[in-house]
Amino acid sequence: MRDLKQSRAVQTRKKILREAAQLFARKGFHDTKVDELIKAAEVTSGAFFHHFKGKDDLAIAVIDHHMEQRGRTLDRIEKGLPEPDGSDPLELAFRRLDAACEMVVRRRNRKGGCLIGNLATALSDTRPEFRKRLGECFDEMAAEFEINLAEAAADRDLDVDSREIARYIVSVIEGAIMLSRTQRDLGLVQQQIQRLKEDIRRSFQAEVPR
Amino acid sequence: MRDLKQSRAVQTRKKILREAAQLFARKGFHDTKVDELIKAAEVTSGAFFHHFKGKDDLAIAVIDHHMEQRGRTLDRIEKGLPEPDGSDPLELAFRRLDAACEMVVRRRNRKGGCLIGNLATALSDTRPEFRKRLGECFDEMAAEFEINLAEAAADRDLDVDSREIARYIVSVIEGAIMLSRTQRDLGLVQQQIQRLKEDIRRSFQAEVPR
DNA sequence: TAAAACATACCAACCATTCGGTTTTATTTT
DNA sequence: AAAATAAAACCGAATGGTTGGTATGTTTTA
Repeated sequence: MRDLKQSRAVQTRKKILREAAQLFARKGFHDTKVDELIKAAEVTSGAFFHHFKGKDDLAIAVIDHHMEQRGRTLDRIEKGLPEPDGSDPLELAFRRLDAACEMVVRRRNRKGGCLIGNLATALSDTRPEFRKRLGECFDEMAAEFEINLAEAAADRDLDVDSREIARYIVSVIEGAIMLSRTQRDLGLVQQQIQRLKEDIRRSFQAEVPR
Repeated sequence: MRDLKQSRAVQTRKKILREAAQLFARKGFHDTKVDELIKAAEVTSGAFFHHFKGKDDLAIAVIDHHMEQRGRTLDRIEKGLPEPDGSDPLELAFRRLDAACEMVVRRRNRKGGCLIGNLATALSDTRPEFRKRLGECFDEMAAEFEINLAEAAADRDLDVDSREIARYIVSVIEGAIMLSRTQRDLGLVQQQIQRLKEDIRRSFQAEVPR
């Protein structure tokens, strides 16, 4: 059980992180102004700069916080999803994928895209520190699928690059989010993830034994 | 044949558009400052504001110009690619996809991501006019594949949603570009597009007749 | 010779950050 | 437990550099 009452400082910090994540997800890094952030978080600039060295420092903290939160949320959603019938690790990977899809859909109701995707798009080619960290985030996302995919491949005695497929999954998710924002169509994400699952299933049925 | 000599005004305008496209692709909309643009394009702010009402107006013009250019470049690259063996429209779609891949790879050598993807990420949830236009751009990209996919489906008497698949292709491209920027790995785009082709090929071999 | 194209100086709003001071919280002393 | 002290948290006005855009005048082109 978590502490029921948190110190004021922790609350302030968390509120800033939460609002910043929202704003970064909706407006991106460069269009999010410190001033509007402190208004949204209902703190003063003094409080903000007490907790963070600056906007860059904040962004890094937001990323860290987001990745932790994300993992927990994903676990929670996944637990609410029906157990897969058999013991096929592929179905476990798909379950995780469904959970990710569900999370995306829930988030999108508040508008905005993927926080990591937004930051990656805005900063990858100008800020090496961010590029590196965001690459790790994508790796972390992919890693969630990789193990199960590797197992599934081993079970079938298939010679597939499970890391590559895991990355592919992340690409599809990010791409689908990007498109869904312009089309204002949340179904698109679900639709495309469905297709992705079918494609992967087929590729694991194909005869490509070693 | 194009005019060998263009009026100074047209040249200026084009130079601004070209540099703006580069900057938007690398740094995104909000991090591209008018000041650095006019320096990159070697024009004065007077010239810039004579040709464009402002930054927003410029962005729209850049999008239009980019989409025209893109179509032409794609056609040119495609012509340089080997003709597909049979008369399968699916192979035509794949050829177009290879051309798109080649274009992405060439561009990425100069750093930066997809101009449309960047703008979509930065503006979709805050600027409805841009969201609409960028959605059309994605539709246009998808449309290039849709016809061939529909034909291929008809040939095989398959009941598939070719528009959905076409959009899926765009998602994968955009997602792959996003990831490749953080990983600094151009091979990733090619790799993932290869996988996409295999997946589509399999899905067109699958028995899903109507 | 009129209009289009371009140059230059200028500006007001914006924006991330700083800084001196105040309040709250935690720790130690009495 | 109360008082004293230290440290962390917070406040908000001020700052200085940036930024998109304008106004006015000059050159080029049709």
